[in-house]
Amino acid sequence: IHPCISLVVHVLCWIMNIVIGQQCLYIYNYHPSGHADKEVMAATVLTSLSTSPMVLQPSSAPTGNTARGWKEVLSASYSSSTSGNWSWDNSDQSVPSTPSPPLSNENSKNFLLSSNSDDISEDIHESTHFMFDDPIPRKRKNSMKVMFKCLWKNCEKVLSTSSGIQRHIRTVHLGRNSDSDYSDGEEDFYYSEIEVNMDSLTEGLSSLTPTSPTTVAPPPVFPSPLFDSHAPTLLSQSAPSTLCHIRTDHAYQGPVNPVRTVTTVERRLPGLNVLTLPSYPSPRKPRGDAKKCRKVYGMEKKDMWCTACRWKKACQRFTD
DNA sequence: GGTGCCGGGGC
DNA sequence: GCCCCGGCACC
Repeated sequence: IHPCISLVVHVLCWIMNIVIGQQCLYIYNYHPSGHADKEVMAATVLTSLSTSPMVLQPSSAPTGNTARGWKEVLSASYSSSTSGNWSWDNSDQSVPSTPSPPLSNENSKNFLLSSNSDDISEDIHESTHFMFDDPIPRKRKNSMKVMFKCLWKNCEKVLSTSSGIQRHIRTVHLGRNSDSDYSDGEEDFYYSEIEVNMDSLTEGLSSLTPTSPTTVAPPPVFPSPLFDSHAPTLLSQSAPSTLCHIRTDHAYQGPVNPVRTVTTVERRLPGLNVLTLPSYPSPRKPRGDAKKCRKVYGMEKKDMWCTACRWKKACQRFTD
């Protein structure tokens, strides 16, 4: 997905969450050949928060005038804000016709990183860009990372890539061949997409002094004992601003014209305890009030600056 | 927009 | 190690 399109969709969903307190569901159809950015078709529907927070099924599909109204609004938005790659798909692809995801509320509440981290480290290198990532991520710009959590019942598997979680589901839950990505078109992948705040998590590890809650999720490479034994202590009882991506992936691949439907649900879940850690101030220390060489001597007397200032390092002459 | 300085790279 | 600089956060 083009970053601009992704941004538009996120903003629209965010607005809907604010305005009507309902979750936003947006669906992508893309070719399994990896050309999702070019072949994306999108539809957006709303589902009610009163339904099971993690279950996506026909019964939770939008009903009534409200949903229809939003659908119309969003349709207009898409047609006006995109270059035509987006359109409404009125087929039943917006609502999975396959069985409900095999998860439970209990499962969703007790979110812990799988103790098996083999696949995590294995998938790190291929984890980078799924659908929403910038082609060229900027350094230090955003420490959020997307993780994927298996939603099958009693499975807490968390992997760093969608392909990894799909492979996990295919092999572990569907009992299929682990060596290939072959799909017979009747696979249901239920897994959640979770944003991980690497900064907060890292800081949370060094200091567990709680301040205000923020949203994080498991990192890809941290040792699992933290999440197995300590995670409950880090969980917030209420996570009012918890942001959780839930991705339900259905593969309907026909022999001639394979179409793959990915359903993504972005929602704010008031009661979902998704490994919530306190937020901490930026590790970057605040700027001191002391004048540094640059201000004291000015650019014209740069030769009088301390070495560090000349090298754009922390001033050694006028320390805070 | 100016400043401080981290992170990274060239030599 | 020295030096430079892109880029970011802070002011």
